[in-house]
This record gives sequence, C-alpha cells and structure tokens, in this order.
Amino acid sequence: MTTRGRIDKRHAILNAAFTVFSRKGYSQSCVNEIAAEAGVAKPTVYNHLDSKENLFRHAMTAAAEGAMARNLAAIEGLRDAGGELRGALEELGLQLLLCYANEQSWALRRLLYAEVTQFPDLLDIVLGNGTNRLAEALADRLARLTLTGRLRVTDPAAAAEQFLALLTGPVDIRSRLGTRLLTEPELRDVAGNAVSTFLLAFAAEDARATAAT
Amino acid sequence: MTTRGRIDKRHAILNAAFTVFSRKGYSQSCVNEIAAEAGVAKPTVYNHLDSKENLFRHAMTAAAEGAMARNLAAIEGLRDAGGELRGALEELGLQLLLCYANEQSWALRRLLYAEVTQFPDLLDIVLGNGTNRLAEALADRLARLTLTGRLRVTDPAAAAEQFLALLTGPVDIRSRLGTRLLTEPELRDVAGNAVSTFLLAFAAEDARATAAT
DNA sequence: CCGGCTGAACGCACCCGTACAATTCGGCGT
DNA sequence: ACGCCGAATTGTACGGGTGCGTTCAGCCGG
Repeated sequence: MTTRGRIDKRHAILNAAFTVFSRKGYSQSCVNEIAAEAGVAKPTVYNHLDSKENLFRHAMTAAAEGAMARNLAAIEGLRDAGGELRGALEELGLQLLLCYANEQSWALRRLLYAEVTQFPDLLDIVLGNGTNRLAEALADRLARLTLTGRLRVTDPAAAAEQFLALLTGPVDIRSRLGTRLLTEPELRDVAGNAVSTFLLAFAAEDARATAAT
Repeated sequence: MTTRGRIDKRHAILNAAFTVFSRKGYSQSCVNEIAAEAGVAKPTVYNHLDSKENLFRHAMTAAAEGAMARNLAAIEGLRDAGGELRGALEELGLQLLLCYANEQSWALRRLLYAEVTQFPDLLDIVLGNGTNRLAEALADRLARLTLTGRLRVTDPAAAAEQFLALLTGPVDIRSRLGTRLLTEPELRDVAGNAVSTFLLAFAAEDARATAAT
C-alpha cells in the first residue's frame, strides 16, 4: 500500500478530512467538501480510503497519534527534573496544557466524545491502547520523584490521575469546552494553581507557605 | 401512559427526543424515530416543536435543568456539615458522582461536546447561565467552611474548581468517557481519593495520616 | 360539532459510493 | 536531455437511499 509513485495526496486528504470533520462533525460533513478542502477530486478520496467511515477512523488516528506524541514528549521533559521541583512541575503543567488547549486537540476530543458510541474503538486509539497512556507515563515519573525523596505519594497512578485532572478540569470550564481559546498567561495560572495544591498534598517536606496569588 | 392531556405529550416527545438523540447523536437521529419512541405521530411532533433544531434545544434544556437541580441539591446537602468534615465531603463527592456518572448525564455531556460548535448557546444552558453554577455554589459552601475554621482556602472559587476536577477527571478516564458505567464502590473510591488530596491541601489543622489505601 | 391526533404519502433536497471517458503526471529506457 | 507508456487523477453524472417538513383526509373524545 501507500503508492509512492505520486505525491502523497493521502496526507492532504487526511488533513483536510480532520479539518472538515472538526468543523461540522462526522455525519454533517460530506466527502465532497473534504475532497474540495484537500484540492482533490472525490474519486481520488475513495481511491485512497475505501469509505467515509475509514476516512474518519484514519483521520482521527493520525491526529490522535500526533497529540499523544506531543504530550508524551512534554512528560518526558520532566525526566531531568532540575533543582527546583515546583518550577519543573509548573513547566510540565504548562506544556501539557499548551497541548491540551490547542484548537486541534479540542476538535479531537469533541469528535471523540461525539462518536464514541458509534466508534468505540476510537477510545483505545486516542487515549493510548489500554488505559490512559499519559497517566501511566506521568505515574512513572512521579514514582521516580518519590524514590528520590522529592515527593511523598503512596499511589503513583492515582496521583498522576489527579495531577492531570487538576490541569484539565479547570481548563475545560474556563475555556467553555474549547469554544474560547485561553491565552498562555491563563494557562500558566491554571498550571500554577494545580501545582500548588498538588504540592500541598504530595510534597515530601514542604514549602507550603508559597501558595498561589 | 396514553393521552392524558396535551402537556403529557409534550413531555413524552421531549423525553423520547433526548433518548433517541443520546443513542444516535443529533444528525443521525430522525424525527420519525423520535415520534415512534414517544408513541406519537410525526405531525404531532411538528405541532408542538417547530423544527428538529428546536426539538434538540428543548430536549437538551429539559435534561440539563434536571441534572443541574440534582447536583445543586447534593451541594446544598453540605449546608449542615455534621461533626465529621471528611465524612461530609466524601458523601458530597459520592452524591455528585452519582449524578455525574449517570447514564443520562453522560449522554447530555456527549451531546453537548458534539454539538457545542453548532449550538453555542447550549453552553449557558447546561453549565448554568454565566459561568459554572456548580462551582459557584460549591465555592459558597467552601467559603463558609473556611470562615468557621474547618478549612483553609484562600480562593474559594479555585478550590471549588479543583474539588470538582478531582472528582470528575478520574471518572472520565476510568469510565472511558461513559462507555463503561462505574459501580458505586468505584465511585466511592474516586470520591475518597479526591477528598483525601483535597484535605491534604486545604484542611485547617490536619488528620493527614489517614490517606487512601 | 370542533380541535387535536393519526397514518400515509409527497416534494424536495442531500449525500454516499461508483462508473466512465478524458487528461495529466511520474518514471524509465535510450 | 527527451519522449513515451501506464498509472493515477479529474470532472461529471448517475443510482440508491434517506430524511425533513408538509399536506390531507379520516378519527376520536368532549
């Protein structure tokens, strides 16, 4: 597959499909519009991807893999936690929120929520096969920080779950489910609040005096 | 359940509309099926509600108002916080999650996420006009608990935001966006975890020894 | 007798997936 | 560097299906 004989129109088609799907939803989007957005004729779309359903699935997987890669990279950035723990966590939170509050990520989650009943397999693709890959990766890092005495968490998985919840929950509301894009200072504020309460709960010794403004 | 006045048919139509919409999504649902589900002829539907769009809006508002009322009642139950603060917060968390993880609430949020770009006004209706009414009501109660010396929160709004995030975030993941219904013990576990870290961060004095399992 | 309800059908529009002939583009031998 | 071949692409049109919103005659209860 992937006929290399010609320019990779498949990529253009998948990108166009995702943008159109994110504008109008799955069933409201028509293949004609996707073809137009990709600058391609409709039969070409069916030449590369068999059906609208497959088109949707592949467009979602492509977008999901990109978003997951960026998120994992942000978490991996915590590996070399420099001197200051709070600063490192705040930076991690900001990076995660920059991925999370992205226009494309909002569209991805909206489409996932909308079609999760019709396409249940999308869950494994978007969240990362099995349970949530982000939480697992973050749990690994929190466990390391606990072993080195920087944190005091008894259940790394639960702590990771809650760290992510403290980040995404407030953003969901403040951003009005993605209809209002947040500025970087707003994201930094949310990340700071999240790290503050996370450290109040899980810091090893404590610098509890330095709460948020 | 047969005709007992016109007002009953309107309720039946709205209920049927919400169940069908939650099964198939907005654009995949056809008015015929809604009419059949309500035990009503299609012209009757258009006699009560002008268009499919209006039908969707009214069905969503009805479901949203019901869910919001139950949530606010749960928060109001915190007004007379008995002797034990942790027990009261855990009970509140469980009640909120019983509302949140309900099948109907999942359907409501899925439809909201799916159609928020096409029907932006649904946001004010579902979240409660203006900003989040739940967070505001909970912030009021947290402020009271701070004044009476049971908690130590500097920003009640942010604390309420985070308490709700600690509840709903883990449930979103564990429930796989509502495709897997959680049992009450599971919800109790999530609520216990949320209250534990919340108290670790915001308890006035502290009973920090009693963390989760 | 009257107003709401019913069942069925209709016009209109939309869209998926495919067929077909004409056309363009990339690769290759020389 | 050049020109040809075959494959990929294009535009258009069609068949099948579906659904919205409406119309209309008949029905039932008060």
